[in-house]
Amino acid sequence: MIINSIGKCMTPRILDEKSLKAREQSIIDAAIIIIEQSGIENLTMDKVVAKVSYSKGTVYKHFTGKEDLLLAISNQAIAILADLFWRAAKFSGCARIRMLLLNMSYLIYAILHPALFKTVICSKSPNVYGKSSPERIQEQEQLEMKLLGAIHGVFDDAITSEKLVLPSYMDIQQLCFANWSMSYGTISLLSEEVEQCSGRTSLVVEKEIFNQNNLLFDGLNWQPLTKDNNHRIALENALMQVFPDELLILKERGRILDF
Amino acid sequence: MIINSIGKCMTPRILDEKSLKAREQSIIDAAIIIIEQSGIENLTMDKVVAKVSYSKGTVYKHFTGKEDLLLAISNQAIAILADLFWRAAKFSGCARIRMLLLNMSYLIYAILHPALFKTVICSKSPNVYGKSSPERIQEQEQLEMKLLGAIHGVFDDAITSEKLVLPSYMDIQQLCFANWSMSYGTISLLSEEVEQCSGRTSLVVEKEIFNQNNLLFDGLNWQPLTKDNNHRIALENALMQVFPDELLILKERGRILDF
DNA sequence: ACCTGAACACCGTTCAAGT
DNA sequence: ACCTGAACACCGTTCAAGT
Repeated sequence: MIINSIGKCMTPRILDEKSLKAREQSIIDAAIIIIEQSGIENLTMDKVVAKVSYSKGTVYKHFTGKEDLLLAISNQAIAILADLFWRAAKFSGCARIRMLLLNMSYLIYAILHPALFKTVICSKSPNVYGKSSPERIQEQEQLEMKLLGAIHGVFDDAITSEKLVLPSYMDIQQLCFANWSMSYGTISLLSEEVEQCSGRTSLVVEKEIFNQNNLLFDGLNWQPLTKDNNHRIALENALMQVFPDELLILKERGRILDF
Repeated sequence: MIINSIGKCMTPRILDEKSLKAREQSIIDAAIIIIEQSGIENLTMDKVVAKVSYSKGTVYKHFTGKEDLLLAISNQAIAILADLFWRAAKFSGCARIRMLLLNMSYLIYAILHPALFKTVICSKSPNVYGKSSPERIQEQEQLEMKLLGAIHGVFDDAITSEKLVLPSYMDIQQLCFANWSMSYGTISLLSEEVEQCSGRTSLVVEKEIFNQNNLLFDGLNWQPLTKDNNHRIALENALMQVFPDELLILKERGRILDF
C-alpha cells in the first residue's frame, strides 16, 4: 500500500490478478445485463462504459474490442453449460437416460439463459470469431472440449456396459457429434419458441428433443429401446434428481417442460 | 419515351416494374460479390454503392437498410436451395433415398454457395430479422414453406408406399422438423469444414450427414433398412442422375463428396 | 417523378494528457 | 503504472437540392 504526502491512500500501482479478474467480470456482467434488456444487436461499448465505474480506456485494456467482449460472454456461457452437462453425465442412471438428460439440460440452459445462448450462437459467426484475441479463442476451444468430454464419457459408459455396440462405420467422436448436432439444430431452429410454451408453430422444443433422441438412439440399437422402457418417466425422475433448482426457476417463470 | 428540347433521350419518368426488378437484382449481385470477396462482416453500404451505377439514395429506395439487403440475399439463397430440394424430391427412386439425396443437396448448396449459406445463417439473428421490411420477412416465410414442402412430400410418399409407418407419438410435421434440424445442425457446426476436404477435426461433413440420416431413418424403421440395402451406391447413382452439373463444379474445385 | 451525394448521427477505437 | 475521455475514423441513414 502506498500512502502519499497528504496521507491519502492511493490505489496500488501494480494491480493484483484477483482485482483485475473482478473488474473484468464486472464489465462482462454489465454487458450481459444490456443484452438481456435490449438484445445483442443493441450492445454498444458506450453503453457498457456507462454501466461500469471505469473508463473506455480501461474497458479496452481488458478486451481487444467489442467482439472480444462477446466471446468472453460466450465463454462464460459455455462454462455454465459444461457444468450442467457434467452433472447430467454423473447421474446414477443407465447411460441412455443420462444422455437424454444431458441433451435436455442443453434446453434448460437455453431457457434459463436466453441472452447467453444467443451470444454463443452469435459468436460462432466469422465476424466475432475473426476479431477476438487468440487467448479468448483458445479458451473457447478448451471449454468446448469439456462439453464434448461429458458426452464422450456417457457414450464410453454405454459401450463398456454393453448397452450400445458401436456401428462398424462410426467411431465415438462421430457419435458425439451426431448427438450434439441434433440438439444444436433443434434448439437453434426453435430458439424463438424456447422461452415460451406455445410459439407460432405447433412444435414444442422439449417434445422434439425427446423424440429425436429416442429415434437416433433406437437407430443405434442402444438398450433399453423405446419399446422396452418408459423413457419419459425415467427422464422425469432424473430431471427432478439432478436439476431440482433449475426446474423450480423454470416453474416460477411459468415454463414447465412438457415432453 | 420522352425526348427533351435538345434531343437527348431522357429516362422515362415512371419506371416499369421489370427494370426496377433488374436494378434491385444488380444491387443484390454486387453485395454478394463483396461478401464472397471479403466476408459478410465487411459488407458496407458504401462498398455496395461504389460497385453499382446508382447512388445511395437509389439503393435505399430498394432496401430499407443494410439488414433488409441481407434478407434479400438470404431469400435468393433459399430459392436456390428450394430448387435443389424439389429436384431431389422428384427423383424416381424410393422415398428413403430421395430424402437422403435431398439432405445431401443441402450440403451441395452449402459448398457451392458458401457466401449465400452464411448470409442465411446470419439473417436468422434478431439483429437482421428485426430491422428488415415486413414484405421481405413474409417472402422468407413463404420460401421456407416451399423448402419444408419438399421434405413433407417425400415423407408423404414414404407413408403412402408403406415403407414408413408414422410413430404413434409423432406427426409428419415433427418428422420434417427432425430431418431438417439434423442436417442444419451438422452443416452449421461443420460450416468451416464444408468447403475443404480436410479440416481441423477428423469429421467429414458428408460422412456425418450420411451416417446420421441412416441412424435416424433406421430408428424410424423406414424401409429399406441400412442392413438390407446399399444406400451408399443408391445415393451415388441418385446424385449423378439429379445433380450432374453441380457435382462437376465441385470436382473442378477439387471437392469430391466422400461419404 | 426520380436521382444525387453532402451532411448528420452513432459507434468502435485510439492515444495524448493527467494522476 | 495506470486511468481518462476527447478526438478520430468509419459507416448507416436521411433529405434538401437538382434534373
